[in-house]
Amino acid sequence: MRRSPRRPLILKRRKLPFQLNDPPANVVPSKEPYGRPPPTPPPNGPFPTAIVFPDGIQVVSHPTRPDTQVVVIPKTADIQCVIGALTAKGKGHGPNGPNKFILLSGSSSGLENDSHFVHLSEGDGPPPQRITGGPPGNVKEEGVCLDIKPLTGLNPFNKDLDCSPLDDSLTNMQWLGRMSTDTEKSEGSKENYSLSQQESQETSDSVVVEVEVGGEAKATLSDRPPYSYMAMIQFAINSRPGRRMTLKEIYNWIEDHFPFFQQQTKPGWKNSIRHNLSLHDMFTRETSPDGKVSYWTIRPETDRCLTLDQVVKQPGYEGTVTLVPAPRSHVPRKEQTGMLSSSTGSVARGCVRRMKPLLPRSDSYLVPFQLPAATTTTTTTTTSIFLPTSYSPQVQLRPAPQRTRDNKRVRIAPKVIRLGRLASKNCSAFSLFRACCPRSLGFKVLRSS
Amino acid sequence: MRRSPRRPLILKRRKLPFQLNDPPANVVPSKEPYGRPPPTPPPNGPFPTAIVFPDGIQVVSHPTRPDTQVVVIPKTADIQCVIGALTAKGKGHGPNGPNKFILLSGSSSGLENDSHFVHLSEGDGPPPQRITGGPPGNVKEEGVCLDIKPLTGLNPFNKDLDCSPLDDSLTNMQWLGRMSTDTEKSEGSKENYSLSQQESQETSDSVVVEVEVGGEAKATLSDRPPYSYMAMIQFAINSRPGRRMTLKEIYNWIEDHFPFFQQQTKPGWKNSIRHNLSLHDMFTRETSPDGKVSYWTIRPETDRCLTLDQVVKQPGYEGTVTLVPAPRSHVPRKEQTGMLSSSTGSVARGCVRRMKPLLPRSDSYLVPFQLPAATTTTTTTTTSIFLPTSYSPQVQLRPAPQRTRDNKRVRIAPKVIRLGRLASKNCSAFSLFRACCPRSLGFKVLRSS
DNA sequence: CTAGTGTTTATAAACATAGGT
DNA sequence: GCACCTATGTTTATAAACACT
Ligand SMILES: [Mg+2]
Ligand SMILES: [Mg+2]
Repeated sequence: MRRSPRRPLILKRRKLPFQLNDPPANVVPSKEPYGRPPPTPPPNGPFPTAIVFPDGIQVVSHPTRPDTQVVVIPKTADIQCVIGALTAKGKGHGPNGPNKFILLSGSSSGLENDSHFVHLSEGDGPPPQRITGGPPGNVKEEGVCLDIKPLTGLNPFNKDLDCSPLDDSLTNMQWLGRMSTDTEKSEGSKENYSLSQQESQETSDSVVVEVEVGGEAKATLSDRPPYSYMAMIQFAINSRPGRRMTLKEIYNWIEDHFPFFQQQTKPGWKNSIRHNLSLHDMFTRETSPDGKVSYWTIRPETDRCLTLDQVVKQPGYEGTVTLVPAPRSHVPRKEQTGMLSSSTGSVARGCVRRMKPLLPRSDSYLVPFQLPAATTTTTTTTTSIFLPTSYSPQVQLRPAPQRTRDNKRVRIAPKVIRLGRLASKNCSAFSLFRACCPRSLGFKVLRSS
Repeated sequence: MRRSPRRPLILKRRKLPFQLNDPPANVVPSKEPYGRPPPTPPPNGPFPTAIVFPDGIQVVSHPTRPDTQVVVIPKTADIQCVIGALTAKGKGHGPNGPNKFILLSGSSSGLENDSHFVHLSEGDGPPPQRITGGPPGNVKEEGVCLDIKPLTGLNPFNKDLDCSPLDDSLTNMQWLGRMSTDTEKSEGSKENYSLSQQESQETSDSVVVEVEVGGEAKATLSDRPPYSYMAMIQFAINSRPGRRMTLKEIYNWIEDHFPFFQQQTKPGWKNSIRHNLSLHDMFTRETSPDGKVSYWTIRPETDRCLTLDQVVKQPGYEGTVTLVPAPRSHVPRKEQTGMLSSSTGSVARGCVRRMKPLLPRSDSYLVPFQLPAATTTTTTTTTSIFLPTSYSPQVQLRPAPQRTRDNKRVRIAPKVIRLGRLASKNCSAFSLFRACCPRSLGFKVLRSS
């Protein structure tokens, strides 16, 4: 384990109590008459003064979207049960009822103001909104926005999208204390994803429960980053104020921030970069007015404003896949199934290629989202629902604009999953869980054994 | 070279004189005062009574689309010059003028009624229309529908699309005399893409000029078909009346029609089939009402109604890429560039894989399209333009509905190419040429040497 | 537990364009 | 002008990881 000689300044975290809205009178934020009590929060929480959520799930209507509800889940809850219950809930509401849920992990030991969202949109859903002007605080919550229903049409949600993920002048703190958003004047703070075990534990309470944050911090400068090419390209492009980059700049940004690629002798990764740029519709090429330069941009409708410093990175991401290089023999496939290790044959076929880490699935990476931001002037009728972990189906709720206690409008970018992904057969609890907590970020499932 | 023991019946071709519409009085369909006269048509044309087009390019307005013109090009014309001229022409018309062109290759020796189109839509363009009810005749023309302009929006063109490529009861003749459209009752006429040299020459006059039809007929039953997986899946699905197939049915259809895949020991090609089904948006999965069966379908907006029997297949498609298996050494890339052969290393890396043929680019396969079909009752103001091969920019034309001499509405599915493909830098004549005549169909460029 | 099915990413490669030597 | 090379861009093939049924 190494430390970067140029570690960015770690700013002190602010403690901001998290409160979605004033609890309605008819909802008792206390212990449920049924259901298992939440396990005792770990005593090492860094925020001893945080407000502890009751054992249950709070469901509030989305401020702007009638079909969406925001669900706050205590970290002690069984997220798979919750997702299963919400799925049934969405179906039970019929075709016109709320069928989209944004999951926020409530804190069991500490409570913070801001929230992390996993925004899973893959280009066919409404875009995320990051409120501009609001100083980003420390992020301590995760959530998922999940669309249980088939996508019927595209919401013209982000006509004037401005997620402005570049806020260079702000002290935009990363979850783990790194800062990597580029500015034109930035002296190229390199990303080193080496973390000590202590650092890992220090932040482990911020992870959604029911997952085990990857174990040892083995990542070094030369380890392959746990991000897909698509993600890294987004990081690169979104690090620039103009949100555009030439191919060469993308190369350089990735090499600068992930030294793994500097060490590659074969230029295959650049081929892959180009391949990804062409393949994915989210990347489009624009030509300068004089036609001399080509810039790669992200289609605004699909831009989740991913930046590296906003992404939760887990140390020890090479612990989930055993990299024992079992030289791939030429036995038929049948004999190869059932191998314990998901080795990807880094020495296979005599090539020096693909010391493959976790395959990041989809582009489900964590994206920060701040609940309080951007004041507006609409009414503040808030409906809050209390849903026990064991799920009681008698929930009553109607769309209503939601405000935080700061009277700031919540703008949430919901996930819209294509019908093919979540329709009936595909809408399993584990799928949703994995969308929330991808392997690429180190989340492991604790088997019941 | 082998012949299929079960060769489909070759029906006799009908001679139907081809005439786009009644020539307007102000347009003289005769020799131009300028431009090179057409070369003498070959005397072996199968249609001696056919009308010979004058030396020039006829441009008529599209019957339904103001921005589209239909261009008939004699086979003796230089298609690259024509495309270049049309490109400039489309740009010269400004943003509101006609900027889409459907290229029809006129016959220099024979003249037929029907036309083949290359429909190049990749999912973002209007869909093709194949008129139902009209008995398909023999196809002898090829064309391309090209969109020079950026795609601004999707035309709701095929709300009730019915290209019905299944017309089993009709004597749907294939260009080369094969018939492979499946019916429920069809006894599984296998596709053998072995053709004698004579057969090849017999049909070679139907190919767009300026290309050399692949030479010897070497393809055997065990050769890999020159179609991409995406194309073959379309062939399969479109062969069924319901336009849907289970995965297993797709496997079987492909194995039945391309025995190459029967002989594969490794199931990698099935992986690729599934990969293509998932990857391409044009394929979507539908579930039966009881939720038991999954059917793969083609999104109607993207269905070009490709069927195998409508596709022009060239013999000897293995002649364009030298398959000399140069065992790939591990020299750095620099040393490998400049190799003469585009060998793909069929023995490389010790695997028995990828005796790769031509890589079919895009999904630019020939699709038949019949000009006369489906009567309607609109006015018949026809504007016809005569454009010499050398291109005179003083063309005057306005959108006007177009009819054939049968007073049947022409419904043409134009190609809409994304901006990224044809904008400025990418809009080269050769690109358009290749879109018209893909390598996968055996078209070779005759160098000027 | 397995096989078939479905989704997504990685990697290599073929081939075209544009620009430089 | 042409031959050749490099960087860039597009598309397909193939293998694989991993989830669901
Ligand atoms: Mg792209
Ligand atoms: Mg698909």
